Amino acid sequence: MAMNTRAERADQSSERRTQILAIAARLIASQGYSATTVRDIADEAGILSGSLYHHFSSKEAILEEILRSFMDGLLARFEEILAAGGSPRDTFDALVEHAFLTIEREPDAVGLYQNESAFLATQTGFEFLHEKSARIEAIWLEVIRGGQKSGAFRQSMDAGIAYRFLRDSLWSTVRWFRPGGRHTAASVSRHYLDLFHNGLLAE
Amino acid sequence: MAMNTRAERADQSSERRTQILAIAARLIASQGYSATTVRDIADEAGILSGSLYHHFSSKEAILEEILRSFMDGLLARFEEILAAGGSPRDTFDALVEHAFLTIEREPDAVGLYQNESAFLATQTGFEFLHEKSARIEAIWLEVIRGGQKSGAFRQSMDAGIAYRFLRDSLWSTVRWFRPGGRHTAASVSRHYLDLFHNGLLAE
Amino acid sequence: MAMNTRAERADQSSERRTQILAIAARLIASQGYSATTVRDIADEAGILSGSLYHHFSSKEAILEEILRSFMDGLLARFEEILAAGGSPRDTFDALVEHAFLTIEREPDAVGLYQNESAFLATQTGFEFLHEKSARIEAIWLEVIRGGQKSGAFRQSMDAGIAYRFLRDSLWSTVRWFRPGGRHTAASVSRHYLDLFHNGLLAE
Amino acid sequence: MAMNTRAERADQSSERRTQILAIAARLIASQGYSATTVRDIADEAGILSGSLYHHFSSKEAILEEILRSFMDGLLARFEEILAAGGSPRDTFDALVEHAFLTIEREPDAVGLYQNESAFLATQTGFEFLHEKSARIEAIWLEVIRGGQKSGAFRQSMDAGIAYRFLRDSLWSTVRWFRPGGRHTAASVSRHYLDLFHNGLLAE
DNA sequence: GATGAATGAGAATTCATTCAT
DNA sequence: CATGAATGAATTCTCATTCAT
Repeated sequence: MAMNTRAERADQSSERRTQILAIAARLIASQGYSATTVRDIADEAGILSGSLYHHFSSKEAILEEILRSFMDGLLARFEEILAAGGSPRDTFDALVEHAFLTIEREPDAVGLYQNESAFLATQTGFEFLHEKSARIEAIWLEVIRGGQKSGAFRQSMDAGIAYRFLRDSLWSTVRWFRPGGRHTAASVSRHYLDLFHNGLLAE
Repeated sequence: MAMNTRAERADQSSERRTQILAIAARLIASQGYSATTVRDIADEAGILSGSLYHHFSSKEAILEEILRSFMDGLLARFEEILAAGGSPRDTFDALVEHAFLTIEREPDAVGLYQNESAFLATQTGFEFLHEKSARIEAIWLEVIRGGQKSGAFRQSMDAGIAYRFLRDSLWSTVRWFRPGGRHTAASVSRHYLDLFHNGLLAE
Repeated sequence: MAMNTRAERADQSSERRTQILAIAARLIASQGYSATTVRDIADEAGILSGSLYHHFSSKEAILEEILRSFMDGLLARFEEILAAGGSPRDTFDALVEHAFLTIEREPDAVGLYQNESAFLATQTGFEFLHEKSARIEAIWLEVIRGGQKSGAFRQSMDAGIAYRFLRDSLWSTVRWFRPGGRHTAASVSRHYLDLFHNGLLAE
Repeated sequence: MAMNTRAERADQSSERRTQILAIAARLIASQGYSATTVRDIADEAGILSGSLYHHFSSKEAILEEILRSFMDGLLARFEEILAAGGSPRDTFDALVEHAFLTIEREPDAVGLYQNESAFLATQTGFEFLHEKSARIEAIWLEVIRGGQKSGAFRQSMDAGIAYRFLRDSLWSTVRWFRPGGRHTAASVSRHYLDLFHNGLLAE
């Protein structure tokens, strides 16, 4: 067996943290932050609740780390999609597809964000939620307005309302679209893009 | 000063209950059920937390009463709309309009339902959430499928997905559409009906 | 038996608080603040530790209340003695006598102050310790310097050092002079005044 | 690079121990024993808290070692001064001077002793505090009574009270007399000896 | 000698709930 | 109806200590 180098040990440590963060995300997503106790998390990690504090400074710090890394990852990918410079319509579709991919890959972080972010955004230490959300909103608005200018999207609609409509429709799917079920990110994407593009009415 | 008759006292009691339920709904909608303490509620009602138990048997009973009366009212109105026997398209629009009206009138109950119902539906004592939700889903599905049959709605779309899409889009607006702001139920209805009907794409 | 008036009830409540404060003062004086648990205090009060929080908002709040009322009472009496306008020598003796009387009456508060105040003065919420102490020091310095001017006290001594010397000598007696023992406030006063006045050397 | 011999390593160990003891003494003197955590000590020593246990068997063992070496050193010097066989007055002055020298050299040990010894004396493992203190008290009493017999000190005073008075006055100065400030051990000695000898009154 | 992960006991505090008055 | 005191269980967090590596 190979010796443990310092780097490998650091990795192990990081693995433990990552593992605990995943457990916490799952529990918090399904029960809510308040209703999830540190003991719940520790139990699932197979350690005593006090031992969690060897890895994290507080329950809140766990929540913050989950949300921060989720938001960072999401925003980074959104920026890449925007920077790719496709047409508004193509960029729009890519954003939607990436959102469903994110829900498929990180349903817990998405669910947790959906349930807790509105309240948390007002709490000290979570100001970053506001900042990142604002940037994400700006990206969507740029795409929507770009599409209205280019003639791809209807000019009669209010971009601000359309943004909220898209945001809520998309991310709310985390409540029922769970990986491993009947639907995949790709199939849900197709259905939702169709609804977003064309609406319900025939013709 | 005239003495309170028993009937008058019962009325006062009823008013007090209603008032406390409103306070509780507001707090639970904004902070979540777990994070809202009975003391929070009692403080806002101007009484001590123990005194709440003259009006309600438990914290959970308060939550149940809020949700039950909300669901009863909503479902009753939905049944009326369905029973009115309009075309699928007209019934659809009426359901959407009534949803926004409900959000305008009872934003706290709607918000509370959005945040807590998924988790609560699995708890004993809240089985009614499942029953009522199932009936509401059936109504929407009847309207959607009716519209597909009649040619009003596109037949290519999956009714189940469309239902979830509508449900989530609609009720999620409670997060940003607050009565007294820029938008009214009527104006949001118009925007959303347009998006639902026609989608985003031009032509 | 007399009916409980609202005032009497308030008194009862106040009695309970006072009783708990006395228990806390005794325990903290003998074990130190950190080493005294809220359970220690609650046990002696015959209630559960959580029930303490019905009367006080925190362990620290108990400490603060003890120290604040002690300091307020002491300073008020010192001001009275100063305001009485006696000669520096008479005022000096009266201050010393009152200090011993205070130790006799409130040994726990004095002991607690001796043990914890130096550290606490730097903590937020305990700034009042600095303020009150500064005023007490000013009173002693006024008396000492007044006595030097009037010729009652030796002019060769440093008033600042003399103040510290008196303060420490006086209040440190709380460590061994406990009411009910061989000595009374009056007898210790006499001995200490003799030592302060004349020192140890013969002639 | 030369290998460490066992002796050299033992020396290093001893230096490390001494360094840790100094850190612990400083922290315990300023915060109290209960309020000082082994992590506080380890942090300042630049190691992890668990690593302290390579040097000391427990937190209490650190405290004991600090106090024991302090008491041993102090008592040894007091015995020397007594054995020198000077007059009571000269011996008295030498004891006082040495006390201030000790405060100047080891303020942390003195402070720690002042704050914790009363409580610790009752704890198992710290019985030596009683023994050493008793011997120190005996030395002072011998000098005081010797001075009363020889006519150097006033016979009217109670030797027991005078002892406590001297002890408390002297050692309490550790609270304000810190090396490197306005005063040196020599200057404070002079002031205090003057106050002890002659008191405050003129003539 | 030191690390890093963990333990286990106990700390302060919170909170839904009860009940005599 | 409401108070005020209390309960009892649970919660977050701390901390001295252990131990394999």
